Amino acid sequence: MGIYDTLNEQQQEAVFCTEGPLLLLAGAGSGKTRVLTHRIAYLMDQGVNPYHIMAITFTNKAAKEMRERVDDLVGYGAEHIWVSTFHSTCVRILRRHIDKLGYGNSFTIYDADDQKSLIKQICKQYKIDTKMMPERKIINEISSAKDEFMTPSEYETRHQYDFKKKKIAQIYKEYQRQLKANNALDFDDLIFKTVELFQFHPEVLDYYQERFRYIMVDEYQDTNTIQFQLVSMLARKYHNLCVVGDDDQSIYKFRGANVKNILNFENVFPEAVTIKLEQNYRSTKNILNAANEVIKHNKGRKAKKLWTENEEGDLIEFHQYGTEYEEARQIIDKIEALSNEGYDYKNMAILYRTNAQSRVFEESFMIKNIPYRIVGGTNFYQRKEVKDILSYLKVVDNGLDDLAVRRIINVPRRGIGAATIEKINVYAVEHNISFLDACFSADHIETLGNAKKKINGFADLIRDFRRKMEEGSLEELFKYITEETGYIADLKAEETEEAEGRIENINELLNKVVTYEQEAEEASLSELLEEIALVADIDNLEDSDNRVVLMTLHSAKGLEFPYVFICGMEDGIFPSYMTVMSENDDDMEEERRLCYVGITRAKKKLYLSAAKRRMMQGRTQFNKVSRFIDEIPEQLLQLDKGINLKEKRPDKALFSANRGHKFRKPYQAKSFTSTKMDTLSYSVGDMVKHIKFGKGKVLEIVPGGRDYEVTVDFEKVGVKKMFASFAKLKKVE
DNA sequence: GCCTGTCGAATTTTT
DNA sequence: TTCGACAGGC
Repeated sequence: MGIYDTLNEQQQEAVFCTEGPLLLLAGAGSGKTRVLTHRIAYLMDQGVNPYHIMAITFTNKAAKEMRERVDDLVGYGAEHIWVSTFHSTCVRILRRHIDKLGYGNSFTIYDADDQKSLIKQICKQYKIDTKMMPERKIINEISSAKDEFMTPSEYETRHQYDFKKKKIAQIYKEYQRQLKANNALDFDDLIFKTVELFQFHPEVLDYYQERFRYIMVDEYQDTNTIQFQLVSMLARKYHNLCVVGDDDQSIYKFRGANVKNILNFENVFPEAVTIKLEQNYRSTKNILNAANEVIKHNKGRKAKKLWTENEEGDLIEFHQYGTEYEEARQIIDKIEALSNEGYDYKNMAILYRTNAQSRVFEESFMIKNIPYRIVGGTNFYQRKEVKDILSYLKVVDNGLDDLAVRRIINVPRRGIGAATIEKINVYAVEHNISFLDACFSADHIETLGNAKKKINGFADLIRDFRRKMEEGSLEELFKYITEETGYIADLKAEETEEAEGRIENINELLNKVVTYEQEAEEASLSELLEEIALVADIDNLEDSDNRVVLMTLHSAKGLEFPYVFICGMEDGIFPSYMTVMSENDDDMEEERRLCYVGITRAKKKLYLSAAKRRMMQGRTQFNKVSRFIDEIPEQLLQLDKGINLKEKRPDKALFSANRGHKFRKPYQAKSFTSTKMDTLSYSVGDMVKHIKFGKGKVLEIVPGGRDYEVTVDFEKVGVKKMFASFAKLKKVE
């Protein structure tokens, strides 16, 4: 039996349709990744050199998975296929050719924070009141302009009669100027500049057209205008472009994703073949029906209806709890029960609308000692200490990056203040040199006075680091930086838990550097920084990790779990307050698609829940049950006794009854560092400290898999069993 | 130049 | 509730 026999008719059709443009409308759980991987295998069967195949995915995780699955299928040659995200693809191309656009090839990538500081700086410079025009708005506006492939001058021309937008045009122009001066690109630029490169340098485009003769784009509904521009340019020569998407799962409109790309596809490629995949292999009938019923309320969508041969399955549970704490507790109790029935934690996921909702769960997981993992939220790479150290690396790598230099010039404290920095800046601008070069020639800056010595000290430090980079490994450089700057020493001196956590984070960063260096074929500082800039939190989600996963509905796209809990099903939470208030019906449709995505993540059983009363922004709110619950037919739902969906007004009596309930403060999360403990710092008989349970004596340590199960007799709470990597026990004397 | 305290804003989603 | 920005005092 061949590998293609396991596919259904439509899937086969899609796999065998290799020549010419193909639009694959693939519903949730319809096996589109299978189709894509089999299609690649088939192409190779047909004698296509894997070198000519390109697949673009949404996340690095998806890219990695696709490569592995193709590898399993064909057994050889998969490493030659170009599988990556839009952003990584563009970086790879730009690293080779961006000098043609007047940038240096070792450009830096600016993340959202960098963007914000730069914009802020410019606003100050142009005396723009950020109360009238918040930085966020400006950044979004610029970002949308770039999504539409609009240069600053084009933007200006288009909005010349709009006062506010004319201002933004100015900022946009200056922003681009400074980015270039810093030899930096923001996320949008990565795509923008690549398209520009192709536009102005047809010979480069031609090279890549020849290279990528077969192109596949996953999650096509989430591509924006310029991304579509990019792939259509590449495919213009051979027309072998296969895009896979589902308009019902388009949830990134706010980021410029353009569902019209799906409709447009047939306009740009009139000979395009369209194939629909409507059989769902993932969920039970009940889950799928609920999803279909909800999404049916959207008007602007391509007609389709998913069906499945899977069993009916359990009804969908819906519970309305008193408070968000109760909600969390009940969900976790359920998880514990499932675990006791023998289901792995990794089979369960909790999904929510906003990251802030994860807090309450963290605490409950801590108390119950159940391993969990939160995806997203404050990213590891956004932490202050991590950004500081990374900035040192960035400065060593790209001295033109003024932002990075300014960030670290006085971190740790060197007595260099705002006044001095401004003087250096003036000198740099006057002489048209970078900020760092101005530091190097501090002796020539007359206005500096006593600060000269300090600046020279800093300049020497950077020179020293550069020397170190020339002669040693990245690991050595890293350690050298943290030592010579005194960064870690300063933290140690603080002697607080917080500082200790920061040191842990720095060590975690060091781990990543070491891992990178071991795995890279040819390790370089630029490549390391680039990898760091382009990872999403979701990329780090290991399937082997047996933990309950918590994440936003957005992050969950493309994933599946046997047991899914969607919490906060309340109007004002999900759909979000912004959407409920919005005049634009499209916003609610996008929110509904998000709901559809959430529901269709579940394979076996779906739990929905809401709270009658919830703390938000320090205030208690009473929310109605989400309108999306109403949209699910009651016969698909299993409701609590006494609940009446028709009468959804908050129950005041319950509020007073529960008042005075004391809840503990949420545990401050340091959860990102997934400590893979090779050795434990304590052994049987030692006294250890747990963040919540206090002191206790270690009774037993049982190695299991990649972790240890530790039994501790706590003074206050008695005997508890816990996972070592999770509990973060500290030895006490 | 650095530290501290107060005030205001924030919570929609992210490669 | 929590975080960050900013002002004012040392």
